[in-house]
Amino acid sequence: MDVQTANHKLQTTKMARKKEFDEDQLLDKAVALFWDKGYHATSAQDLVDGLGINRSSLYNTYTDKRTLFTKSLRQYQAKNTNAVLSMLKNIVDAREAISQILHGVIKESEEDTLAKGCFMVNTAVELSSHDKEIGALVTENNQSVEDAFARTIEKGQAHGQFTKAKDARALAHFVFSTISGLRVSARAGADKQTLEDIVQVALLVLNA
Amino acid sequence: MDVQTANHKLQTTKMARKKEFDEDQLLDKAVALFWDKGYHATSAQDLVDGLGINRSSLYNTYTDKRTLFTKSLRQYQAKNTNAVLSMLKNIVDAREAISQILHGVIKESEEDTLAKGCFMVNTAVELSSHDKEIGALVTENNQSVEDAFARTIEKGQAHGQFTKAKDARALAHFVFSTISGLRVSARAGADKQTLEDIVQVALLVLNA
DNA sequence: ACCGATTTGAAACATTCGTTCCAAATCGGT
DNA sequence: ACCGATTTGGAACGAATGTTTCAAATCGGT
Repeated sequence: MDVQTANHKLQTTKMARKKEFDEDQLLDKAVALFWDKGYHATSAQDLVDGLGINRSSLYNTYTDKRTLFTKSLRQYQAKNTNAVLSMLKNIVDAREAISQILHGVIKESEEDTLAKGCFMVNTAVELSSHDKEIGALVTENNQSVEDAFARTIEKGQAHGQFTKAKDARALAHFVFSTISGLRVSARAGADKQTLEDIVQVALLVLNA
Repeated sequence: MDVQTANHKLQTTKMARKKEFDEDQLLDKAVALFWDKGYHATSAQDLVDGLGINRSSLYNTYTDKRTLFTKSLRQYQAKNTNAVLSMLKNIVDAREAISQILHGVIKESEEDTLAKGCFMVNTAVELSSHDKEIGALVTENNQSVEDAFARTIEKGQAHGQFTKAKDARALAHFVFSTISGLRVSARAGADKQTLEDIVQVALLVLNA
């Protein structure tokens, strides 16, 4: 019986020693580490040091490094991606929604002194082409974000806010790509004005 | 006296054994390896196998893995980046030039069965934020490409081909970011239509 | 044909890698 | 207070990492 099933199941048998850490909180730390240095450059020792737990606890809880990485990816998706999705769903003004998302990326990049970019983008570049499972995870994440963009853009087109020169799906591909480009530029060390330029030009094309 | 100075200098003293490989040709192989798997995931053993030379020859010629990587980056820049620069310089029609560059990225991605994306983009994401020297190399490369874009776009604006809603520098930032986005999408496994969508929408905004 | 210079091959280097092992510690249930 | 279950600490694992070493091989110049 592995760890997570043990945790989720009602304890009928004898209880054992308690874990001395919060798994979810620890996952956040793992996300930060992998996000910053990527998969290959983050060693097991880095994880032990960064998470502040013992090697045994790490492997006992997360099986191995790769599993911890995929769980970190899912954690990132659950928090960051879903935040974007619900934002797109809740903002009524479509143009305002897209604009806020793009400017949100800039704001994140400003606050991000480590120039971490986007965990999903970084992972796509580092692992997608060589790790099928992780590639699928990234694709699934991208798909859901793109779908949300497409729905928002459709709304915008219906209200005459966005150009109808291209269909919503094509525009969604474009917006998503623009974000990837922003994130790469940010990770490469671009200044704020450069990022602003990119966003403003991208927003130009969306307008009818 | 290190290897490259020895090679570039006229041989006044006694000659020694010949190298059994072409350094430049070997660098191309190194580019392919690092391009495909990145720096950290490419081991010294991968290099020995992939280049088909002995460990000693490798270290004797290229000092160490990191130096070989930076030389590979420069090799890539010398071939791919300069090809783009001369293309921008030679094509008279500015809009045609930008369009060809963007569609060239798509064509590359199609032929690229390994989904390698762009070596510079991959390196920017993997190493720029943690390796100052490599980061500077990437920045310098980006700068030269962006400058060329800006000059071409200025020409296009002067001929009424491109929008004057934003200055050439801003549009250049945008075009460059679009290419990064394309490359990330390609590396993440996007299909041709998706890439076409991105390019077409991006070209829309440039038009006056 | 010999010499000095350099490259080559193969083994070996120390270090780090990710992972496992096991005894000691600590928990809940009886 | 004891038992069974589980976590913890720390040492240890074999394999792989990047790199070095050194004798043998091979070159050009004399």
